[in-house]
Amino acid sequence: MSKAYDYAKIEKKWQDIWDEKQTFAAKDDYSLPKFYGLVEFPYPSGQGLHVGHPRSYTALDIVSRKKRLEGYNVLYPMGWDAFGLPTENFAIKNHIHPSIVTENNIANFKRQLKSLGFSFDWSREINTTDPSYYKWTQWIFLQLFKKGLAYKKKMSVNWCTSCKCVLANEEVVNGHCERCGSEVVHKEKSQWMLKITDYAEKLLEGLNDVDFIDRVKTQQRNWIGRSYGTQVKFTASTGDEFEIFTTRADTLFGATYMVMSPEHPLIEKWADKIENMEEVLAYKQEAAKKSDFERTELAKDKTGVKLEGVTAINPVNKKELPIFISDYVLISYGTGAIMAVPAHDDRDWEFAKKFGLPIIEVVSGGEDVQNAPYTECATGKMVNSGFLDGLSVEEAKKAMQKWLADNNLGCVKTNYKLRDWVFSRQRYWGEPIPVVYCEKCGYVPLPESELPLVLPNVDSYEPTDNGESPLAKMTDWVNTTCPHCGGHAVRETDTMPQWAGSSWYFLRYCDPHNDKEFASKEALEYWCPVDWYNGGMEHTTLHLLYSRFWHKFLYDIGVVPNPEPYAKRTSHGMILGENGEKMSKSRGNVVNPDDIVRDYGADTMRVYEMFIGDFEKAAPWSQSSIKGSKRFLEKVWALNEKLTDGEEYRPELEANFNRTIKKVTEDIEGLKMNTAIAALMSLLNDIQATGSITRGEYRTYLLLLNPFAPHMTEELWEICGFGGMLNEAKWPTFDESKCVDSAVEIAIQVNGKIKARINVPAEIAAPDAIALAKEDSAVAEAIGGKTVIKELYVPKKLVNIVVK
RNA sequence: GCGGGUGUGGCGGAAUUGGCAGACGCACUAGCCUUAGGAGCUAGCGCAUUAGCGUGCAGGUUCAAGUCCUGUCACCCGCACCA
Repeated sequence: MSKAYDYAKIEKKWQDIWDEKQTFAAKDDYSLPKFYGLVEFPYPSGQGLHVGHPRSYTALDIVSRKKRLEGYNVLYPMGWDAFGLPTENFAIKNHIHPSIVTENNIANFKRQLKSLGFSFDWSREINTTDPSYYKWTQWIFLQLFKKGLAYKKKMSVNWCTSCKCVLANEEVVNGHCERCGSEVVHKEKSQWMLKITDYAEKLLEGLNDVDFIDRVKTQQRNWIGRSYGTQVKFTASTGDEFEIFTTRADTLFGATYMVMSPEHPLIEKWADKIENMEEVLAYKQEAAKKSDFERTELAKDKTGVKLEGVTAINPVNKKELPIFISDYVLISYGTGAIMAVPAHDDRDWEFAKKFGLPIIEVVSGGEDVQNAPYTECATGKMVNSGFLDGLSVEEAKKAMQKWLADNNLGCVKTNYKLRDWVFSRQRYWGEPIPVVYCEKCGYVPLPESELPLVLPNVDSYEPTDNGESPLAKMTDWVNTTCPHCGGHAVRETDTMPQWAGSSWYFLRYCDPHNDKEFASKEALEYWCPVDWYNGGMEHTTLHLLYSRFWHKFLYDIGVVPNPEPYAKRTSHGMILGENGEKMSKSRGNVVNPDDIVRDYGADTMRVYEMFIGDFEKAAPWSQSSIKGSKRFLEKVWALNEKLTDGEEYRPELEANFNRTIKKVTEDIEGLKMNTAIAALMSLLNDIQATGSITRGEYRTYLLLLNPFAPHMTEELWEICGFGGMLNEAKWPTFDESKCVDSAVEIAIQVNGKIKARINVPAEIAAPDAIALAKEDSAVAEAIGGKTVIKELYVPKKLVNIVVK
């Protein structure tokens, strides 16, 4: 009597065995070939695991399990990115300490992950809120500080009105907070900044050497936004020199006015020279008041104020140009000032039309520039441009750059859209920034020996309306002595953003219990870089960019062995609700993984999520489709009753097995789990048609299915007595020459239309195949009485006879 | 506006060095079994009465096009006054 497929019992049994035996612990034997697979560690929220998490985790679990069977020493770790606002907010609301909330959430997440049978190495579990972990996050911050890459600056920052906290540029989406969706406004604040802009070029260049999917590379490139241009020196009527940045130095003769950002420092300096200073200041105030959202909304309508009493001189033709201020020129990009060439720039043209400014054509080849700007630069020729006349745009650009350089009026310059990373947050639940402020010595880093600087217990974690961190109220903690002069000093009370701990966590996994270094040199040299990293597209310009930045910095100071942290990056699509919308509580379409595991089992859940569709694309959840995966596994289970002796593949299935091994092996590497499963289903159908399965066939089948459905296959392996545990067996191999059946069905076409199908030997010669094709009655009829012009045989596919 | 991507049955999706479109699964239909169930088994399942027609649409190249070329439409994602 055979056992029924009792998934609940089987899954529990194997999960316990794996735990007890530490089956999936990575070995410290550095002589073995290694594979480091990584998935983004979750934020342990109170809601528990989302069905989206297992999509990523299962995919790399499959890769990891296959790599182990292929003999690799695999590191597939998991941990917790546990600092963050939701935990803090929950703690505030329920009067529980955030560390307790975190602990509870982690326990729940861990239970859920274990219930899905992921082969994580739990002995290397890390937690970003653990002082023994964030000690090293702080240590890295100190290194950045020492190299001048962390600095404090008073500036206009993005302020989330609901989180009561500053945000990095990367965290602002359409003028709203990336996390909570509330409106973002500008606020003048002194903030810690990280100079990621110093790494713009390296972050860009590094992309050429890694295997990231194209859309990730493209998005990062766009975000960094490199542009090659020219910086040109202008002189104002006040005698002050100022610079502008342009990518169109060729159009310098077409400049008819200048625009400065309202925040440009010269505006203040010229306060007594500008005749309409009141109007200018009013405009500046108005611009500052606008939120990011309003600014984008109003982007179409150009506004500005002309400076009365101050003008600029165009260095190429000495023409006097009016100067405007307008918020379409950003203080944070380039030099905060531009020359405006309305004939050849959309924005300048719009502004010129609105303010009735002259439009002078300097590139010919377009329509009348009075009607529309001509921005095309591939074909035009220079006109009205003195020594540039007749040149192409590209030639003119070079000639102008040379002229400017020769006359000491400008230089070539590369600009980036990327801005420095706003690194402080006015919240409690984050890593304390290990710096004190001393009246005498300024900002002084804590000595490394004093790390970790532990987050103190406070009575209230409530964010404050005045924009101060809750830690500021802890006067005992705040008041301290200066490590440099021993005098009075105050601690930094802002904390680090959530992205800090996740910027280097993959390094800690290499050597998670090391209390001397963040990881030993040997461990890093063996395990790095991460061979394959899968994660969400939403992290492309946040976590992925930030962690590459930190890693490149660590490489530059000689503490990590590779310039890039991740050799390969892939990304999964979202799992949507059954209605095709994003899963959310408010839409009521959330699926809880616990329910699926309970009702169908972890193996079914894993197979279903992999079979749901193209891994990279979003896919709607379908409760009824899960049944297909369940039926599939039940059929595989039922085969153990049809077992017959024999270690070989039966001749009629030999090619099929070889093909399937090839397909599954290659599809796993290509993240095409859906077609790998389809191939296994197809093979199963063919096996079922024979009414039995040999031991050798079953053994191979279970190995192929194991990465997808690890519990059930281990159980069947044991039931069948295949020896040892499946996870210790070897991944099956295939013989390319045996992948094709000896006889194949080919299609016969006449003039490209299918007339018949016949079976022929796989290695049949073309003339023989064509002759056989002509014997078919339907084919004979179709070509009867006509002249054959051409006859083709595509091996193993078809014959096409062309007639007239 | 710029950048990236996608359009294939009722649904999720296969198939791209050009070579049998719709693999695999869901749903559906019919039949069997039945302890009556939202279980299992068998068969069918792109459209069309036929010749035929079919991969967003219109052309083109080719013996042969979902796949290549030209044009066009729709939708999704990212960035967004970056000079």
